[in-house]
Amino acid sequence: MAETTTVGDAPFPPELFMDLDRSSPVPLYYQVAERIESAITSHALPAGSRIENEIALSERLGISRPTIRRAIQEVVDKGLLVRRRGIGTQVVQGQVTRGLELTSLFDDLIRGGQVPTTELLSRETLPASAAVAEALAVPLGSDTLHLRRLRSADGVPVAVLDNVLPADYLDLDTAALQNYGLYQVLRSRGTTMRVARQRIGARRASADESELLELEDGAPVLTASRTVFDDSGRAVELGTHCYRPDLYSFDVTLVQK
Amino acid sequence: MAETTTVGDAPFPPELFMDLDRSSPVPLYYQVAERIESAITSHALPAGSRIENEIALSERLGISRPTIRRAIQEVVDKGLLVRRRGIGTQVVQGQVTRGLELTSLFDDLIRGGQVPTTELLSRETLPASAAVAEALAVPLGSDTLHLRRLRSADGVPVAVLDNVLPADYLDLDTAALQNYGLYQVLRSRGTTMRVARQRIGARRASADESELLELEDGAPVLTASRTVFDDSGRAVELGTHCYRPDLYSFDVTLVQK
DNA sequence: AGCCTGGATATGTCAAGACAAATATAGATG
DNA sequence: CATCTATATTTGTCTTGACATATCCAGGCT
Repeated sequence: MAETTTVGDAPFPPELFMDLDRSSPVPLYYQVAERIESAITSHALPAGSRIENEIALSERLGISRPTIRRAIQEVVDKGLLVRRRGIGTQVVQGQVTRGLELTSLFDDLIRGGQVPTTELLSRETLPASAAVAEALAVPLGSDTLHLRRLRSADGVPVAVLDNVLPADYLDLDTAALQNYGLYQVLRSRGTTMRVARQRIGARRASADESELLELEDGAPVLTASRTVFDDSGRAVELGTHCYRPDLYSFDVTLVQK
Repeated sequence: MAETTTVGDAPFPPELFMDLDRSSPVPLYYQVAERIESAITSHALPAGSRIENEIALSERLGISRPTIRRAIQEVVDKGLLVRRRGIGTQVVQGQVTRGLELTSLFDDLIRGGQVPTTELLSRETLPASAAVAEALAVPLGSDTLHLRRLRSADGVPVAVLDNVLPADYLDLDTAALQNYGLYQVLRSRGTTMRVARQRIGARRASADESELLELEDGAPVLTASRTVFDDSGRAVELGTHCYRPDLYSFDVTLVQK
């Protein structure tokens, strides 16, 4: 009775999978996942509707079931689909917001259509404190690069970014740091960042911060402290950031497993 | 040269997989993932070390390679392992912090060894505003249940929780809401929550909030507004929460895919 | 009408095998 | 000595096949 909002089956538009390319370096499961996702965000598959089952899709596309399953799972992990055994796979209601990926503020701003600029406030080489040595897994007292930057969007200050990097990065290009995001600079050095652990909180802005961010004294700021690890598991960066809460927030999508 | 912190191979302790149970309802891949994870958190596999490769593990345990792969992938998704083709799989450095799962503040506090209590400040049935109707995907003006609760840990107020639920939940048990978390109450009604989308930010506490949370006027609070969907994709709850930032923060682990 | 049962449906788990692609290492070549 | 090349290693992708399990629905029984 109260189930009246349920929507019936919605087959995929037949043309959706016409351009799958088996010879492409892009994996098949990824190509399929992309098309399912775009069918949802374009509302070709309405919210609440049930999608074609795995077996049928697999046969219709001439792709094995494990590959189809993997494609669907990608979309489930993004929070756009839900699956129930014996029932099927349905489209989640609600607006789609981009999930929190391993991106930097710099990337986020660009994606939002804004123009990010960076002012390098300070750059020092300092011995690792106990806390830093612990977080970066480097010897106590070893050289570390400390950066302090002010990030603005369309000329308005958005965040104060403090970063500490291990000795491998003492020679980072100062000019590049003014023009690109830290993550872009690290990537261009061949570092591939794989895992980030971060804690998000709030506190009053310090005197420094409120001046830089053009806030009143003691105004609230959103904070994030993150440690980033590369593809061999080594700590690459320790970031302590504070954001103007009226200009920035974090979007997170969680999926129950 | 700068690679001196790399640690060599670390075989799994042979006894680690002795008690795998193929007849258990717990999936094999999950049993294996659990044991790998505990080997990491117990430091039996030191940070930076390389684990046994898939083929060897698969043969040694008499389990197919896809199943082993899935087990390892589970641990990778938690941010404890990183993989590189041609290289192997290595343990990520740094402390392990529990990731952000689809849990409630109530569950979080219990896990932290604290005693959560809930005071039901108000409970009203109100017609859905435009914003609520949009977020919950219910008709404009339809009945919705509005809750306002004060959550404390060990007697100290931690958060003010505002929740809006669709008409299906108008008859929620008031007594249960005083003694259990909202999510526990929903689960006991047979609702299984699958996806949550939330935005985390910061702002000044309102007069109400600062009084309830025993803060000064205008003190900063950490805010989260989330929409939760059940296993059929329907919106279950719209939450607007504000936390005392000295007592609570969000931990998030991100993995680059 | 109410309850049980069996079949249909769809996802969940597991296996065995094949080939592709990225990386490191050791050896051959200039 | 430096550089290129072949090879071994390891993860990434894809296929075919099988059975288990949860759910819904229709039919038959009480």
